[in-house]
Amino acid sequence: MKHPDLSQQTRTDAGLAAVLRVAVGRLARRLRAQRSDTSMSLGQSAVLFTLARHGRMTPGELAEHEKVQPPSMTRIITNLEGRGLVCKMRHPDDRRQQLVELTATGLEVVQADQRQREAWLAQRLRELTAAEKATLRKAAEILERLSQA
Amino acid sequence: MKHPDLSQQTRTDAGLAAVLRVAVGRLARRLRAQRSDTSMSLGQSAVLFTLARHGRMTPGELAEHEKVQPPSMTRIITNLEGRGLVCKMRHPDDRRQQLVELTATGLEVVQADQRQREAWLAQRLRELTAAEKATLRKAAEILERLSQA
DNA sequence: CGGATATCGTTAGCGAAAGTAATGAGTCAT
DNA sequence: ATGACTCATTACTTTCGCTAACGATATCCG
Repeated sequence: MKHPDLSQQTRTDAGLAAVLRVAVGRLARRLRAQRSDTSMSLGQSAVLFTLARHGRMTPGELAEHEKVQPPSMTRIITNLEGRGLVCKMRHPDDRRQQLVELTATGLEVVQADQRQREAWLAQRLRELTAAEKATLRKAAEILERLSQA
Repeated sequence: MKHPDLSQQTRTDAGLAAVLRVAVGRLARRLRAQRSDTSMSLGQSAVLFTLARHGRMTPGELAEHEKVQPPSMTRIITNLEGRGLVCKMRHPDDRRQQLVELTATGLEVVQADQRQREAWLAQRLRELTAAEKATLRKAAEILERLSQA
């Protein structure tokens, strides 16, 4: 198996898993290296994105959703709060918990992200065929589900 | 746009880019967190995987392929060499260059990876429909191409 | 030829980001 | 009401990427 064909590899679940893991890791590194706006990390903008989609969430929920440990999420939130992109409030029923919500500024930043931050990836996408983009659309949804499973 | 539909998001290239970026980042974190064998990082096993697919490569080629800078690849190779998974030899024609190749042990490790290290992801894949897996197969190839672009 | 320039890998040093362990505040059950 | 549990945070460590600078080799050109 010195130079196996990629399509051979992906015929088994294990082979597909191997290829997918490498591809996802490599693209993640590439995306990190590629971002033009160095002011925000991938994790930070992912949190803004999630908040825009789901509304108020507790730090713990965010940590679980983004697959990081709570201290990492604390750090991300602290940073975002320092920029005025999110705000925290006490949970009405349980005062141990906090609720994190986008500020108006944060919402603007998310929307600006939608237009600008994905520039590199969006450009690459533009070079794909409609069928390939359709594949990625479906794949994105499946990948979301995988990381939650 | 407080709780926008995912399918809405992905209708534009920018929206798809946003969703894809978040999904890829999250799955990468999940995969890192999930690895049962803590002895090797994602990057390290990706290099073994690449060497298994392509045979001998120079550090520079590996760095470019994995989308890291040469010094990072030097570190990965040094670590793998320390475990006896790869070996280096002088390039026959250009003595500035090195050639990195899997050892027999390294090949075994790659094959064990194929069977074991992807266990978590492979299990998740098993829960998908054949159509979904077909989508991921195609997507994996596209993602590979994206990270090379 | 022979010296300037370019290339390849490595070393050194730094910074970003994630993890673990320990702490403090708040809740809940007995 | 006290003891166990949960949530968030703080403190510390580890991992992993980068840039800059260096030594060895190769290539180009006068």
